This record gives sequence, C-alpha cells and structure tokens, in this order.
Amino acid sequence: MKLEAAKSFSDSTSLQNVIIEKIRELINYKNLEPGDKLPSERMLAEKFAVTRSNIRDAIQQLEFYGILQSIPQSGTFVANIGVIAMNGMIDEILGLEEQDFKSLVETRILLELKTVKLASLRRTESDLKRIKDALDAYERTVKSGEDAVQEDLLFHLAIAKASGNSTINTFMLTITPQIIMDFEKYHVCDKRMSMLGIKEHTEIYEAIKTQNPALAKQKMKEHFSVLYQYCYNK
Amino acid sequence: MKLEAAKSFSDSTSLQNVIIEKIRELINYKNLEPGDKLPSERMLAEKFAVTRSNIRDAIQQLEFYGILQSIPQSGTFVANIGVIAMNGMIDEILGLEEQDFKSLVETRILLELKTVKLASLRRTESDLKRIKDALDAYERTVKSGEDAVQEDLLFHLAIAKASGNSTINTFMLTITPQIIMDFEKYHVCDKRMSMLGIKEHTEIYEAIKTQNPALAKQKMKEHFSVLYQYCYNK
DNA sequence: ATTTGAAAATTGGTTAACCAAAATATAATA
DNA sequence: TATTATATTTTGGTTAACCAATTTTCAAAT
Repeated sequence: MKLEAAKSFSDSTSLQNVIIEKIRELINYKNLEPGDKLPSERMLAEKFAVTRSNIRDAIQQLEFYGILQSIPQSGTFVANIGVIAMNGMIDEILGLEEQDFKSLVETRILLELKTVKLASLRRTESDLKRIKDALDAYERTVKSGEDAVQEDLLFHLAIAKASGNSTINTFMLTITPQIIMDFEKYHVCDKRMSMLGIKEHTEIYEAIKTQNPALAKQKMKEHFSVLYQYCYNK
Repeated sequence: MKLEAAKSFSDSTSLQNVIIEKIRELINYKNLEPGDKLPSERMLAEKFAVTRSNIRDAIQQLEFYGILQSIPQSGTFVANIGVIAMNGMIDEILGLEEQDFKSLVETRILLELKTVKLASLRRTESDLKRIKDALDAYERTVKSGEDAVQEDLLFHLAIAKASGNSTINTFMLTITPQIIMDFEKYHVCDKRMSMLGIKEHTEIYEAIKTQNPALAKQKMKEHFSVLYQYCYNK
C-alpha cells in the first residue's frame, strides 16, 4: 500500500493544547517561579483527569520550546525564562498556525541569502568539496534527464552547512522536506528550469569558492527570482 | 529544590542516533521508495535488539524532520522526499551540533530585520494593538526599576506574529527561551540599556504603525547594533 | 476466474505495572 | 542539639501487556 496523507489537526493535538493551557494556569495559580518544581506527572494526570502519557506529551512539547525541563528521578521544572515570558510564549504556541507554502518560500529565501554570504566568508576546504560534490550530483542527474529536486535541495543544504551557523542550518533542515513535497506537488521544476539551474548553481559555487559574498548573494538572488516568479505566477 | 541544569548529550541521544542510522541503512538496503512502508515497530525493535520505545522515539524524530510518517493501525511510511534527499538529510541530522550563542544571536538579528519589515507592510490593527501593549508593559517594568528581559522579548515576539509569516514566527518562538537564558546568564541587559531600549522600541513601533518598512528596519538595526556590540565585546 | 465477506493477523497507539535514581523522612550516634 | 546513617517514599523513565482500527488471508458464492 502506498501513502496518501492528509494530516489534520487531530484530537490528540487539541487535547494536548488543553493540557498545556492547564499547566500554564497551574503555574500562574501557584506562582511558580523559574527553577520551581511542577507537581509530579502522576499528580497532574489525576488532577486533569487524563492519562500520564498525555501529560508526558504536553511536557515534552513545552520542553521543546524551552519552557519546562524534566530531570530524571527528580521532577519537571519551570525553565529560567520567567512567568511573563512563559505566558506570552504559551499564548503563541497555542495559536501557532499550520505553515503555508508562501511563508515557507519567503523564509527559505531569507535564510539562503544569508547562508550563501556566510558560506562565502567561512567555508573551509572540506565545505567547498561537499558543495562541489552536491553540484556535480545535481548536474549528472539533470543531464540524464531525470528529476533533480532532491539533488537541488542537497546543494543548498551543503551551503547551509558551510555557513557555520548551526541555528540556520537546523532551520533549513526543518523546512527542506516540506519544500521538496510542495515543489513536487506543484511541479515547480521542469527540464528547462533544471538546465538553467546548473548554470546558476555553478555561478553560486564559484562565488563561494572565490570567497566573494556580495557576488554569491547576487547570484543566489537571481536563482531565486526565477523560482519565486514561477511559484507565484501559476 | 531549585534547578541548576547542565544538559549534556545523553546516552539516549546517541542510542537514538544509532537507530536512525540503522533505519537509514535499512531503507537503502531494501530500496524503499517514497510512500513505501517500513517494517513494523516490533520487527525493527527485534532486528536492532532495542526496545520498541527506542524505535518509536527514533521514528518520532524522523517524523519531526518530515522524513517518515506514522499512520495509526497501518504503518510507518517513507515520506515523499526520495532516497537521495533522505540520505543527505539524515547525514545532517546526525551531525547536528549544539546551537552556540553566536549562531543564535546572528539568526535572531537576521529574522528580526525581516519580521519588522514584513510587520510594517502587513500588520493589522489588532497586531498593532498587541505590539503597543507589549511596548507599554516593557516601559512600565523598566521604569519600575525591575529587570525587563521578558517584556523585551515579548515585544519582539509580537512583531514576529504581526509579520504574517508563520514559519518565521515559529522559528522566533524556538530561539526565544534560549536567548532569554543566555541574556540573563551573561547579564546582557542593565538598567541603562533598558532605558535606551524604551526609546528604540518606541521608534520601531512608530515605524510599524506608519507602515514604513525601511525606517522600521533601520531602527531595528540600530537597536541590535548596541546589543550586538554588547554581546561581542565582553 | 472473479467477487465477496468473515475470520485471523498485524499495525501504531495506549495503559498500567515496574525500575532505578533521587529526595525525603526517620532513627541512631556523638 | 547536630550530624550521620539508613529506610522509605517519590520521581521520571522504561517495559510489556493490551486495544481498536486496519490489513491480509482464504474459502465460499457467483
């Protein structure tokens, strides 16, 4: 059987949001400060009339955003960000929207115009080799007539890695699969685009190689202008 | 008891990485294509000689990066990104470094110079009110002589929300708690900085209100230049 | 040969019992 | 009274049994 996904906001998500909301209320009601301990998972489960797993899931999400921290055999603690920031952040977490394609592309362009500049300045020789390898792989696939969306993205990820900025690199990783799926869904890349892509990728690579950040950014901008128009004019 | 954290790369993380690596090898060895089904959690657990929970954790992480997708009572599937991109991405996931303060600040500045421009263009009236409220709260706290790091960050988060870009907004949320903790750790903000901050925040707010993106970005840049120097010259 | 339908097996998710480390309470000692 | 040693309780994490939805199997009917 093959997959045909249509992920919706499931019940478990909304239950988790309810629990997060209740944890927030508890922290406020009890005036818990940074470093204070939350009631145990078992007590929370009983208090909220849900299972301990539900509590653990909610805590895990709040841990992801740095609001709580669990210490084994000790307890779950309010992180060191203060009650005001915590309330504001939970508001935003509960109000997070599904990420739309436009935001995704907009963000990708922003990040990449930065990574390509940083990569030009900071790339090591091994960074450069990785980028070159990705470029060669892309070129091979395009010239063989196959779809090269994946090799395309890997070229860009190699640049992100060379930027030396671990945060941006992580962000690029998180948006890449969604980008790939959207691109293939909307058929963003055709053969003609790909042949042009080889030229543009090569120019970007050369600019990084010669450590010319301004030129690198310029070439990346051109590369995206085609893409951008293609995405928005269909 | 109060918390004094020093999170290190735990054993569980490295075990998870080993499992991720093995899942990758399996996908390659079996030539699984997008949409194909992975062996069941139970079989993987037996094959890799680990518990089913370990398998579930690894799958959950690969799900976060969009590489796998679990369907209840059906199976876990390779997402629609292709084997080449998958290999490249798993390489990067396994090689992810801890996020350093410099990357964090660099990324924050990049994101905020964009959000403030977008917010100027797109902000609704209710966005504007939220930003104003955050600004007022910040001013109140500073003038009362208290530490206002939290109100400071909430002002910036309000702008991120007004940018209308859900992806950037999510990213801002994920880096905010780390920023707060680092700021308090390094005592980035003192009283003098905060009083200056009121002026700068107000200027940014006015630029967003009058929908002047260039001015808004300019003011944000000034705001960060002080911060940036403070962070790097200590 | 094809279709149908019910039974059996398989699936990810859930629950509750269990574990070892940590925190706390208690008792013994100085 | 203060301090140390020990037993008990509490903690988040782990494990294994269980569940309901889904998929597969396979024989009966057309």
